[in-house]
Amino acid sequence: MSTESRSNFLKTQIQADLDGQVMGQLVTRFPPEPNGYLHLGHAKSITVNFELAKQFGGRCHLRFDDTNPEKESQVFIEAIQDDVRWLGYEWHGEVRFASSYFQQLYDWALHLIDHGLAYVCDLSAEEAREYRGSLTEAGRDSPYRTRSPEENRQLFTGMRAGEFPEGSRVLRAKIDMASPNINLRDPILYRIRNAHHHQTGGDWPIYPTYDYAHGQEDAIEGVTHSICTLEFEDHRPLYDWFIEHLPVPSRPRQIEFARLNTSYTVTSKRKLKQLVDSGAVSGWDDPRMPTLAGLRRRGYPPAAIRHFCEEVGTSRSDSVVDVAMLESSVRNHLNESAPRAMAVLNPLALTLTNLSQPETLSVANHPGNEAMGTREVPLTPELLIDADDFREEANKKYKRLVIGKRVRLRGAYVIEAERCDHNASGEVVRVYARIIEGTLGEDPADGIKAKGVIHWVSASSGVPAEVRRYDRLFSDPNPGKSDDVLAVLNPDSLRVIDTAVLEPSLAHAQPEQVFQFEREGYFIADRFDHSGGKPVFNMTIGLRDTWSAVNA
RNA sequence: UGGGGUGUCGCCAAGUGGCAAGGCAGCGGGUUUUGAUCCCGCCAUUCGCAGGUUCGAAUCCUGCCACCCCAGCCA
Repeated sequence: MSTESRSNFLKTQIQADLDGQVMGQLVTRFPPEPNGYLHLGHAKSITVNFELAKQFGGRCHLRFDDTNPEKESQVFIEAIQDDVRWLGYEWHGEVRFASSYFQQLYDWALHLIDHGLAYVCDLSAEEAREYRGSLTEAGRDSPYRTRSPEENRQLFTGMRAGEFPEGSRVLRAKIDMASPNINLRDPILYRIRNAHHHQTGGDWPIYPTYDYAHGQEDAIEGVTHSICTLEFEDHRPLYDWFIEHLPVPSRPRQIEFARLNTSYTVTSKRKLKQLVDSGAVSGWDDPRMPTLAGLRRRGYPPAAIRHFCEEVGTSRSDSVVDVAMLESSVRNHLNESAPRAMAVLNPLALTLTNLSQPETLSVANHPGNEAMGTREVPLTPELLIDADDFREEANKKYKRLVIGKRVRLRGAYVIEAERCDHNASGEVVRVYARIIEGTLGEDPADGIKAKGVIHWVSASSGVPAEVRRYDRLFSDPNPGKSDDVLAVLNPDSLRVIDTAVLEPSLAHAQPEQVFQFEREGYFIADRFDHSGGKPVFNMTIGLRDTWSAVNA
C-alpha cells in the first residue's frame, strides 16, 4: 500500500523550484470558501496540499476564502475545520481568513488606481457583458476606462464609504479589452455589496473578487505554491499580473492539477443540494453522500481516503477514477483494523440437539492479529444463523449447511444438520443439528470434514439491532452527466434491516466503532443513532465477494 | 471559426531519446475455522492518428483528430 515514492508533476516542479532557489521551504494552503460542506473532491485537494508540505518539510495553511458574504456562513467554517481535522490534518498556525486581509487588499487597490492600473466603471452588469465581447470577438473599452487616477480614487473611496448602491459601480483592472484571454478583459476587482459578513460584520460595503484577492492572500501568507484546479489555468496570467504590479511581500506561483472525479458519485454542490432538498438522502451527512461528513458516518477510515487520494495520483488530465479503487482502499484498511464479530442479519432458528448446557467460548478478535485479543461468545442450545446459510439440499459447490452435511460454527464446533421444520407456506423455520463431539479447534475424528464455516449468534443472549445496508447511491456510473440526478438514483441504495441480531459483545460498541461482521462486511456503530440500548449499525462496505458473481 | 489544456492496458497512472513501473478491475492456481484476508501467476511488441528526425522515439519535429475549460459584479 506504499505510494510515497510515486512521482507526479507537482513534486517534480516543486523540487525544481526549491533546488537552488531563494525560497527555503514549501508553503501551501487549502483555501475553501465557507459556502458548503467538504466532499471527496476537497479531500483530494487537502491531501495534495498537506502531503506536499509534509514531504518537503514545509507547512500548509487553512485559509477561508471568504470574499462573498452572501453565500457564506459560520456553520461551514466550523464544519470544514472539523472535516479537515477528521481527515487527519492540522494546519500551520491559526486558521486564516481572506477577510482579515481586506484592508491590505483595499490599500493595494488604491495603489493600482494611483498607478493608472485600475478604474471605477459605472457600466451595468448587462452592459459590461456586452462590452466584454465574445470568445471570438474582442471586447470594447468601457467609456469609464479613461477616468483619471484622482477621479477613480475619489469614486473608489466613495464606494468604500458606502455612498453608492449595490451594482452601481465596480473597480476594474485596466488590462486589455482585446485580449484573447477573456479573464484579462479588464476584470472586476471590487463590487458593492451591502451584506453582513460573517467575519467583518458591516465593516465593508465592497468586497474583492476571487481573481483580485487570491494571489495577494497567498503573497501575504508567504505561500510559495498556490495549487488549484485546472479551470483556473486561464486565470493564471491575471494572478501573475497582480503579483507583478503590486508591492506584495512574496511571489507565489500558481500550479493547476486535474480535480478528482469518481465514478458513481457527484460532487457538484448544486446536485448534492438537490439530493438533500428532495429527501433522496437524509442530509449532508447521510452515509451515502460523498461529503466527508457522509463518508465519516459511513465508516470510511480517514486513512483509507488519504491513501486513495495518493494512490490515484495527481496529473493534469481529466479523468474519472473507478470508485472501486476507493472501496478497495477502505477494505484494505478495515481488514487490518476492524475487530471481527458475528451478527446474523436474516435469522433462521437452529437448535443444537445435543447441547445440554450453554458454553462460553473464547473467540479471536482478528484472525491475523493476536494482539487484538479474544472475546467471550455464548453458545446456547438455541441459535440463529443466516437463512442463506442453510439449504435442505444443494450441490457440492454449496459450502454451507445442508441436511446430512457438516459445517463449522465459526469459533465453535462442527455441526451436522439433521432435519428442519417448515411453516404453512413451506418455508424453513427451524433447523435441527447436532454437534460433532471433540471438534472445538479440531477437525472431526472420523475424517469427515466440515464443508465450510458459517456465523451464528445465540438466540437467547443475542442483541436485536437495526442494521442499515448501503449500496451505491446511483445506478449510473456517471450521474453527474445527467441533468436530473434524481432520475439515476439506485432504488436499493439503502435497506434498513430490523431483524438483525448481534452477538452480545457488540452491545458494548461505542458510536463510530467499526467491526467486521464475519462473512458480511464492515459495519460502524452510527455516530448519532447508536446506543447500547438500541444498537444501530451502518454497513460501511461488504466483504469482497467472488462467490455471488460466479453464481449469478 | 479566439484563447488555454489533455490524450500511455477496461479505470487511474509512472515514464523527460536507450528497448512500457505500480494500483484498481479481471482471469487462473495455492493456503485458509470468514466463498474474506494472504500468497503465486497471467493481463500494452505498444503509448490518439499520420508523416518526419535518429543507430534508436511514448519521449524531438510537422500535420491532423478527439475530449475538457473560459464570455458571474461565483470561487
